[in-house]
Amino acid sequence: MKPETLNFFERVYEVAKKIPYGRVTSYGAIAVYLGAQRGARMVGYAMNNAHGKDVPAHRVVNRKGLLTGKHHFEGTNLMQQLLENEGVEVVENQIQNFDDVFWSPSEALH
DNA sequence: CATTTGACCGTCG
DNA sequence: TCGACGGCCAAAT
Repeated sequence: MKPETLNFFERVYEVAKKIPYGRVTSYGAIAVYLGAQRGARMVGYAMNNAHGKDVPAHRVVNRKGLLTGKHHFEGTNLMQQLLENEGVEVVENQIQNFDDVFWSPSEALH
């Protein structure tokens, strides 16, 4: 791994790790917190590298609350199972009561 | 060094 | 209200 990656990826990991239990956030929210409002895709890209780390990527979804990245997990419904295990209601890869379980890093971490 | 891709988001039709 | 297109930034090939 290149140490240069620590700049952007590390930031995403730090925020993702700070996501409270039973809460989820969106790529865009993290991107905004990092100052890259237009770089939401980079957050997702960073998550791809988050494999093997203690980053709860299953708590990170798109702004629609849709589990777009479930395909990147080991199983097909692993991501959904993890969320449901934390008390998050998920139906058809869609998080229910998304605004209720939504966790904004900008508000929580300022 | 240039091109493609990517776990997205916002706007326009 | 829903579907399609472009934009943005960075890493990989």
